[in-house]
Amino acid sequence: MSNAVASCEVEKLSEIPLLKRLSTEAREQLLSGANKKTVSRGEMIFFQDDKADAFFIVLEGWVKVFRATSCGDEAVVGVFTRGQTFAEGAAFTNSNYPASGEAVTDSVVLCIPVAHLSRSIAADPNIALAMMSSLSVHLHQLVLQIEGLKTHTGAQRVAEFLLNLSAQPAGSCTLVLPYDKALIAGRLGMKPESLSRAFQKLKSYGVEVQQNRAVISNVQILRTLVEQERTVVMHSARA
Amino acid sequence: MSNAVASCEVEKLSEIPLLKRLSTEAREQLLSGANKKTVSRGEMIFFQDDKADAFFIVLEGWVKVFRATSCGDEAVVGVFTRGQTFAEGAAFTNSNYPASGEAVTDSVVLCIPVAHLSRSIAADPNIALAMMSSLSVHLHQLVLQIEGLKTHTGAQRVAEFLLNLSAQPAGSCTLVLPYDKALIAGRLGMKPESLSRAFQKLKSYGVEVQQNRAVISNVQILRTLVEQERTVVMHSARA
DNA sequence: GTAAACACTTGCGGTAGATCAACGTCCTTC
DNA sequence: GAAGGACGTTGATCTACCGCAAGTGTTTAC
Repeated sequence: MSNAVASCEVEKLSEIPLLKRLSTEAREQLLSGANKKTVSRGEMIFFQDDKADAFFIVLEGWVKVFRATSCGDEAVVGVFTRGQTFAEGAAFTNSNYPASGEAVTDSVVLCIPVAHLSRSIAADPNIALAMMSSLSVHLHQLVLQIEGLKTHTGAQRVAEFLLNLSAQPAGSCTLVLPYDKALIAGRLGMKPESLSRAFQKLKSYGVEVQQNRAVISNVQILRTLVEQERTVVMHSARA
Repeated sequence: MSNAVASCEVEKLSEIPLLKRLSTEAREQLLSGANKKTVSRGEMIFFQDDKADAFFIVLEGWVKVFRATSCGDEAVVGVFTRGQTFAEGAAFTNSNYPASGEAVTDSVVLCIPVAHLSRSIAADPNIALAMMSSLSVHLHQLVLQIEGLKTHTGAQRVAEFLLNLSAQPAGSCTLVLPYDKALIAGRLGMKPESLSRAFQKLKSYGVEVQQNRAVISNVQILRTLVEQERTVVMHSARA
């Protein structure tokens, strides 16, 4: 299901990071060629190895981007929600998508064709600067993800994930896991069983998980776990 | 040690991917604000958390980009050589470098200040397109790296690394390891000891390593290893 | 020439995490 | 209400990989 963006909506979209720094004219220019797509949970948005002819902005819901290997194994590269862009990288390679995109909840995404993007940049080069900023953010996130995979244990990565969700400097907090545990596991580079066991370990750091609710009794205690080096963790996290 | 780029050199630099698609004028504009830096093996080029005020192009030698954790552990994010750009991502975030850069051999790098880049883009928006393309390539490489870490064993990642070096569809070949084994290990997310053992396993796939020379007796055999799924490898690679 | 430093390998023991299977708890569906 | 499925947990077992330590061969320093 596809639709043009109603002009009355353009203003609301100015909250989106990619569009925030643009002038009203540039924003309207870019959005004039965009399609709104409504996708159901489980529906594919684009396929790995297909010609990359568009990039996307999530308006509603959650989307995962992943690479599938020849034999069914998959590596989650990113999970995106409201206001975030994805697949912008592919839009400039003039080649194929390096990964696939799938809605993990019923979602609404804005689809911006590459051809239109090129026209928009020609019309207003500031759009290029906004895109670069957005690309840089993703680059940075991937760098962090690689660091995490290489130097943190599973439990540490889960702790990091929870801390990012809480976005709170200290004290206790309750938060809702944004998507199901199998996807969280994938996002963090582990199996669901390992995630479950990681949650067990986090109990001794004051984390209680029930269904999709997590309660952190003290954010700072949890942060000490993340900041410990790997070897220390191996010896202390026996609880 | 820093120097302006001699105008006679500008033309030679047109081989570099980032600059290849630019007009002569744009290339000269961009390079007019660049400094050539000569750095010795082990010398730092930029530091994690420092203000990101420049990005770089390698003219000669090898450079590694890595993140250091609080306790000396490090994660190699990329290793770059002649013609490749690095730290361009940081140039658009208007913040700090997310990683550090260090010369792993005596090297020459071109340093392009962010302020100058902004001016150049204003003068010729095509420069922005070239930068985006370059960012996208790095994004793609990081995606591949994450996939590798999540779904491949150490031996598979080593095989992949060798195959990339050979860039040959079939048959046998001899190649020279471009930098020392400790760095290769870091680049592939493993310890030097594990790399050494991975090379042992690859012997049964026709790979012989002596010092910094590797001989692959049949590229296709090695490729079958990379393409096997993880579980299959676990049972077959007992040799 | 000797020693010290370095790069790499090998053996051993240990841990994190994967796999496979069983089981419990919610759902939906008829 | 029974049957089935999606989701998650738990247990047992096994493998990949790490950390340490000892050993080799090569390069560098004096």
